[in-house]
Amino acid sequence: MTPRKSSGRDPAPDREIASDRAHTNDADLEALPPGLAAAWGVVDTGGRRGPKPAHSVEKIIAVATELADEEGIAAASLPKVAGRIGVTTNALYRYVSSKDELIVLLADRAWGDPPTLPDGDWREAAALWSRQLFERFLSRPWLLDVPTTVSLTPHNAAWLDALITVLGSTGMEAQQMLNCAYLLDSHARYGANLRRNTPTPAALRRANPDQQQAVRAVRVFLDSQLRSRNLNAVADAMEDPMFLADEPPLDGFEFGLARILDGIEAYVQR
Amino acid sequence: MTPRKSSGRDPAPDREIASDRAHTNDADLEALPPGLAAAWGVVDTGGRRGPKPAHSVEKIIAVATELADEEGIAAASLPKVAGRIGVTTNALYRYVSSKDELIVLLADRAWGDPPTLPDGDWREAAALWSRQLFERFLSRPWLLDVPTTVSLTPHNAAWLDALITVLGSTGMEAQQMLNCAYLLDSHARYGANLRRNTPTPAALRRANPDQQQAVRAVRVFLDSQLRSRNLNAVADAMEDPMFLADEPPLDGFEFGLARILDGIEAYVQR
DNA sequence: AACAACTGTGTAAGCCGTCTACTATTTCAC
DNA sequence: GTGAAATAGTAGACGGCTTACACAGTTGTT
Repeated sequence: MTPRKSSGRDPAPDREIASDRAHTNDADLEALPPGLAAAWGVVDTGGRRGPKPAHSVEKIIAVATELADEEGIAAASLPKVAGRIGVTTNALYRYVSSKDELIVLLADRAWGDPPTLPDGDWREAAALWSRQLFERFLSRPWLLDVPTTVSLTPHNAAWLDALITVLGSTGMEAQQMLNCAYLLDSHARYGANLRRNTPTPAALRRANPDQQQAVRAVRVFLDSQLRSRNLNAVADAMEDPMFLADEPPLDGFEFGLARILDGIEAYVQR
Repeated sequence: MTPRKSSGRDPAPDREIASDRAHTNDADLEALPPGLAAAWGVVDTGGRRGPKPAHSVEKIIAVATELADEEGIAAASLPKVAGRIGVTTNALYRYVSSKDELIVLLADRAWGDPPTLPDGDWREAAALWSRQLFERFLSRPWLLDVPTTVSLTPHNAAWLDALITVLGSTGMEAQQMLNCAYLLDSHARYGANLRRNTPTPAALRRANPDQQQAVRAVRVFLDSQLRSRNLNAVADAMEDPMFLADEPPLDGFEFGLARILDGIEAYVQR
């Protein structure tokens, strides 16, 4: 939506003009990790001269999301995005300052809005929050492949805010609430990753034959290797008949979530 | 240590010769994700004709580890590794079949051997296990950047086996023990990632001035952005004086670990 | 001992990715 | 209208992964 910095042609001495902003001083803005300022919508709109942009950052992000949904995060490359939009690769640099920034924006958009949580029971609310996050990671698996170096982006922060607001009723201190949030976030993320790598038999049946064959091959291979190295505890655990059931009676995610919530509850009650 | 497949020159009709192996049949081996077979040491050594290899897979992994330790996972590129060893890039393909395989081997080596766990108290042992893993992630931060697509590699599996063996005394079923292991693994991984992104003030003081400035800039920026969007719960939590203390009295990792272990303990005792 | 088969390495090149000049063109401000 | 500023295109540098080919060195066999 907003064009970026001034063209590379001029010596760019106009930074001072925009520096009388209310936000923070520009020196600090430059030190921010790539994409953070853009994600929060803090970019200099610049003078409105020249031709109108034919496209927008939103459009670019939408196209990149399409590509990521279809073929994974690696498909959201600048040439592919540009090609689908119908411009040359470097034209994207008028809207986005780097690939890293695009990825940050992409990830923030994928988080979407947090669910509205019920007021009364913090435990119920926290469970809902984590489950919804889990589902989101399942529906956008490529989100798990985005390196989590940049800490907080708007949607991200909105999720966190929703949970912490609810956790306020527990009487925990701020630091503890944040730690609990990280616990639940981490668990949702990891559970989704696990599900992606080792799908349930039911999910496998919906997959293509090649994938089915691949998963079976890995299972057989690992079993033989584990046993030949006397790692029998793992091998036995993975041969557990429950794993071979269509839908495991107790999903890994739900099991862990219950443990975490139990642990938090015990802590809250001293 | 072992050269790979036969040269690209010949039509390579000698696959059948090696197929009378005890492991698994070759058709399955081909379907494995890249690097899995190599990580477990299952590769065809091929006929021992031709010149002796001047180097080894171990050497390549060692050099790649050096580079990753120095400048992150991105520095462990084939040209850089080859350059440090003193060969051309493509010579590495005699030892490793792809970049992905190298990464898998690299990650497996970085896990190293699991700690020896005390026998008596499963809770003590599990805590030790998770803390050791946490420390390992801290000392090799680039390990967090390795995509966790391939499930189990030898060192990886050895860690898992050590924990599950100890958890056997809880009387849990196999599936539950695996879920607990994933819980503890996930927590160590996420905690290390968090520590890397938001270092403690004490750690910050040991960093270079640029890094200090960057962290401060992010903090100021985020606070203003969060408040201007009424995400006050998060903003308040991050302004908690405990965060500004040199060493937080209760580290995020230790807090979460205690909750998880409490939750497991409650489950074990029905 | 000599040949053939096989293997490791170098050279060269293809493809894809990010990113930076530079140019032409369009649009707005004065 | 004239000039300044912004957009998009052209061209290209640079680095990454990967393959094809030629050459040289080593081993097994005759």
